[in-house]
Amino acid sequence: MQQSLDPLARKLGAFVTLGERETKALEALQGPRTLIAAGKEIVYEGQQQHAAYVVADGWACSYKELQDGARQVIDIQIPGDFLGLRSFLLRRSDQSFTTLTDVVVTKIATDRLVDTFHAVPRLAVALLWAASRDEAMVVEHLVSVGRRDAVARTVHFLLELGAKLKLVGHGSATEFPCPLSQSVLADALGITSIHLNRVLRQLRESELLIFRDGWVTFLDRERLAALTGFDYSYLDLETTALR
Amino acid sequence: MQQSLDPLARKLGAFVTLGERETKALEALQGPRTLIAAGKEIVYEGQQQHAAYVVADGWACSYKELQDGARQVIDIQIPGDFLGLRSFLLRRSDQSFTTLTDVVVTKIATDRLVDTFHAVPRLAVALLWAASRDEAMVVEHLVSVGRRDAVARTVHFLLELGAKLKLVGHGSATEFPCPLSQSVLADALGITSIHLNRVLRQLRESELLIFRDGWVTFLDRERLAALTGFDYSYLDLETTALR
DNA sequence: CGAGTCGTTGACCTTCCTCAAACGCTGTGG
DNA sequence: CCACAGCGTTTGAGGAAGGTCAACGACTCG
Repeated sequence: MQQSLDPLARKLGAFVTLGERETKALEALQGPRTLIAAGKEIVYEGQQQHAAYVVADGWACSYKELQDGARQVIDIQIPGDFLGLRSFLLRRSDQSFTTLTDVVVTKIATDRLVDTFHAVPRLAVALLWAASRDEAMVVEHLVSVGRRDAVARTVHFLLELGAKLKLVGHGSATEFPCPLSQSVLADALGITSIHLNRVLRQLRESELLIFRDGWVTFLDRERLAALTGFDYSYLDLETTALR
Repeated sequence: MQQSLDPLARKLGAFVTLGERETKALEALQGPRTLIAAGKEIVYEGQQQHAAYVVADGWACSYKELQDGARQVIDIQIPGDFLGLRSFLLRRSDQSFTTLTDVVVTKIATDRLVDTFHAVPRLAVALLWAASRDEAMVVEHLVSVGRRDAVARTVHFLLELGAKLKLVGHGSATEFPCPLSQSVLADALGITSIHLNRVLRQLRESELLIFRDGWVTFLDRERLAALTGFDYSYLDLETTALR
């Protein structure tokens, strides 16, 4: 789990110790690195035979758009995250993906996935674990949007994002780089960007956290965690089962 | 895909034709049928080594509770649905499950899951497809709660529930049995039960749908679908790939 | 018969949305 | 070099959707 590993291997390493065999198989599953410029659509909702990718560098997001133009951001993808993997069996993508910064991705050879699962079951378990964790985060996101007010929702989202980033070696306990615009963040939280702006001001003036210039700084983690009842356990990072 | 099949086989049959081999393997994966009374906790959040089940009959739901007592219902499980499967790799369950009616379940032998995947890849694909579809529904639920108003959210949820039920042979195009209380439904929709009650009255008075006495009746499907931009495609039911 | 749950309705209030305007920054073309 | 468009951010004023509190009727179960 050194800094030199690629982010996905680093993330999976938090769950399963990957030997040379697993690392090799993981590399073999991925195509060449490809650069995609910021603001580009990668997969659109309804697209057929869409591909799946791993983000090697940069930020992307998945979202769905309603007919009235409203947008709900489902998830933010950072280095080490899958993009479109969970729906590779569906005939058409159930959501859209766009880059938020310049992004480097590798394509996953989904047709080789089943064979790899046979050959390297340890890797299979690691990949399924990562997919389960991602889904647990979507569930937690649903809880937030359904049952927390705008302040708690915002704080929870940023705490979680910080934890995710730390796992792949970005940011520290008190701050992390965050290239999200307020409108993207608002679309993730299910509030308007105007209201988000007021929430952020309030958080800044209460000396809880600062969201500015592409950085998030936590000023008082204890009060922040208390505000949302934030509990890291669903991130499933505590102990590692398969060493 | 006859009525006589068990609901899970029936559902999977909408995606993959299951031969005798697959059907046998599916049965072998499940333990004996067990009855659980209405209102019982099946798995609680944080439980370790939680089991996974298939609902054979009855209704259940998954939810998370916040420290202030608010509850967000994630998903409703009807016959043929998995219960706790998507997180069997996590060390502790990320959500709670409770029965809404008397329920019959079978336990899934998760320890045999990987072997079964080797032996019967066609079944593996079918199970992963079902899991992907379930997750697509959670995503759509998130979109609803984040970006639709209470009326559209309610209508969308009930249309979707009707479609799901039809797939396992319950209800018709115009009505279906629905043992949900208004407070459970409200907790699923992220609104208060008081407000839901007003929404339901409004829908009834506009002659759009009736929610009463454990039944939902659609009075005008066209207007209902238009109201929410309801699109069945994410349910991935159109054509069948693997015949 | 009494307690408990579910559904229903009213009055009032908070949160968040809508509309509107203005500022700073960046990139682009005259 | 400057003008200007475009985007993201910030702020204010007013309004609407949905929440809170309270009360009551219908029904079920012990």
